[in-house]
Amino acid sequence: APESPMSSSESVKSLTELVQQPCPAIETSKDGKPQESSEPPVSESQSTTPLPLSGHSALSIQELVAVSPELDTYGITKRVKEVLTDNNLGQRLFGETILGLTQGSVSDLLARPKPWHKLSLKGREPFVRMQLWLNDPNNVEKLMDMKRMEKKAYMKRRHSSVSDSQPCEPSSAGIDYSQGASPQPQHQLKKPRVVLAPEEKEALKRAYQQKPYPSPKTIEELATQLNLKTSTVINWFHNYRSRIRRELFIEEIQAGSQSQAGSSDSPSARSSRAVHSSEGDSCDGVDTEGPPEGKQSGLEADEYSNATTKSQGGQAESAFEAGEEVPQDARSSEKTESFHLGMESLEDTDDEGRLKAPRQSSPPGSQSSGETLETMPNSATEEDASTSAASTSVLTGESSFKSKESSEKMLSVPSTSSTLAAGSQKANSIQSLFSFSEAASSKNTRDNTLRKKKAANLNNIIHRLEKAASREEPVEWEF
DNA sequence: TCCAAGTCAATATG
DNA sequence: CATATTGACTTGGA
Repeated sequence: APESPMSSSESVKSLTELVQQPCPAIETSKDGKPQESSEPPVSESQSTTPLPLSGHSALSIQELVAVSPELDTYGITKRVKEVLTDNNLGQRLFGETILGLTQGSVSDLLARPKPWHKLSLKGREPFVRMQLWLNDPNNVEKLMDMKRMEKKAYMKRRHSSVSDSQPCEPSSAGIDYSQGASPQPQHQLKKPRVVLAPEEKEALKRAYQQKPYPSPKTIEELATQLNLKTSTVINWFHNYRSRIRRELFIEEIQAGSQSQAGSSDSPSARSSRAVHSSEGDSCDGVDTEGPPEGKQSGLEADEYSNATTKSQGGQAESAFEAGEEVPQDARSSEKTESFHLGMESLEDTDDEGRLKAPRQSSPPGSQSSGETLETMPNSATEEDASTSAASTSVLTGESSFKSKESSEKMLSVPSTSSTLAAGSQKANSIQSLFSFSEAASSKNTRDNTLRKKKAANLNNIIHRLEKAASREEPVEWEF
């Protein structure tokens, strides 16, 4: 089924139904039950539009998306997760038959839904589909059927397999390379899939903190120093930026919806991602690197930020020493901005013993110089942010975070205001803006993580602002 | 061209 | 087995 078989049977319930989104009332929910928002009360009394025939007739999902009112993405994913788990339905099945997405994408979507107003038309599609599915009284049943069918087919296959053995790829002799431990037999045409070593990720993160938008030259340097392909570095930055951004959205949502309420656990806690670590500072004044992070979840981690938003002209940029092993360079005619990617000297400290560095890869050439790039213990990166208020000096572990609010405002501004709403409530975006700032007001939140992330993201924002500096839409961001 | 947003798909993890 | 993570690719906009 290369292409979406998409049922689409009743794709078009009365539009109204879709619209009947629970509207995330502020309801502070009472005790345990996490706000059960309206389960499909099936209020579709006179849902005319019988329209049993899927016959393209109605609107395509895309059209539905276009006229859809604001949906509570967080609430939707929450309910979907409940329904799926309650009925033992997997993401794969759900994704392939209902959303037309792969398992990984579904997982991601369910775990980190972006707020509606930050989604593009395309990005909203899955949510509209989910809402539609939730509204369908037979949703579970249908999926169950699919599951059964799939299993049946699977059984059949096995049965017929009778000794068939895999008639496909074997190709090269009956290589029974038993264990060789070398997953090499692959067609050399198959790309190995790059896997960045933890050290490499660390180095990249550090680079990001200094410059979220590295220049081509910087990228080249990083690639060289880390012994990675340029494209890999580029991709990494794209991905990292976008994922960091998403993390922020998540926290935005969570903070807004359930601003600390019933104390008692709250079932949804299981999805707690960003561990609210509690600043381990205390005595040691030295900010220094965070611990090698034993496991740390996800990407979030320590990010400080230092602007350095290319203030062009200024030649005071960070001219760090690159490790000694950076031979090249020096011929750079222009201002060379080399980085120094330090890595924790993993020596003392606890840290886990395993320090696997599958530095394999390395295409044909392969002269992987193992762990060459270690580092010299360089102190904290000095260099302060020259940009306006974004001066979060790493040195002063604290730094009054006044820039906070401004960053937040800016954050929500650049969004693409979905003006295509049919005319009904159009001010929704404003509402979200409010809730956001409100939630954020919980200053003193020792949530160091969040703070760092926001700080790190400032660069990102600044960059975009600068870019769009001059002519920008009517939006007026007042600082 | 660069960027962001969505995804895929391989592979980690549980 | 299922779910989570993540480098790379695809689209669409300037």
